[in-house]
Amino acid sequence: MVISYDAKYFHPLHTLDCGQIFRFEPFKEGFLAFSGVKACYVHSDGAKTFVECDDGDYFYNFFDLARDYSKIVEMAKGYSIPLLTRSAESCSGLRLLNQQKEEMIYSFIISQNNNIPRIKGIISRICAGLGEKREFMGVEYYTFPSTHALAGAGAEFFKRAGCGYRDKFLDETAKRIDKEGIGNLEKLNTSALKQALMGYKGVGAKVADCIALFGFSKRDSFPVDTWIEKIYKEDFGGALTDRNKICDYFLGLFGENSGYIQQYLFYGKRLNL
DNA sequence: TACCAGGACGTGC
DNA sequence: GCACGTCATGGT
Repeated sequence: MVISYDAKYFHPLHTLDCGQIFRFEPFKEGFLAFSGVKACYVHSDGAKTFVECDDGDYFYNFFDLARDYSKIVEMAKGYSIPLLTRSAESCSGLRLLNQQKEEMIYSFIISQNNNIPRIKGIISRICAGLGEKREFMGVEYYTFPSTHALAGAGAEFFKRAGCGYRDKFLDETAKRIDKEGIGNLEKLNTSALKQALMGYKGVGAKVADCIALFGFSKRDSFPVDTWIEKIYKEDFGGALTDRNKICDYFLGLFGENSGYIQQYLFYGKRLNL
């Protein structure tokens, strides 16, 4: 099936390239995007953006299409913060994704002290090694591995995939989730969820915020990484150095809209807007 | 060569 | 509780 949507508020590149997802690749006029075991083809003609897939309900939710981003953009511009206004205007088609919880946990453990191209390569190799081979629109791809498969792989597998010192974190966390499941994480409010996530090996404050934001749709999260630190100093004139306090500062400023604002700022800064 | 990348852990105080 | 050194890897 094919979903059609106003391109002004759904820009494939901005949505996929802003750092929230690590599994996508150029394809024809747009991109193939992968989530869990599923795949879709997303492309735009400038007026409309199209999503072609086998599971419309899944990707309607995945791309957050029930939400009116014209309001999000106006909300962001309402703060009259130069970088934020430039970002919201230039990236009005950036949408926050609703992704798979466990995929986000493992992906963002890999992301710590790492760069995005390398993160994508590592995740790609892990999928190729432990995922299930499938085909979509004539292209072969691998699903994201189940926790059970990850738990049985052993730390050596992650080491060979290029994870570096994070190999033991992945191994330990996968084994724990394989044993316990993540049902206990459901129904928690954002701060309780963050604390619970930080109980997994390899998950600190920033990684927990990313998992909550992209995996659990907790938009009142504000991940603080090196780029946000730079933005805090250069664009907000801040003097704090503790990342937890910087996080609290932004949460106080943007509240329930923190996640959207954070992505505009992060991506806008990376694009040097 | 030293520094950076969507940081977190373990130790010592 | 807080500061600090350390942790692989690949790119500049």
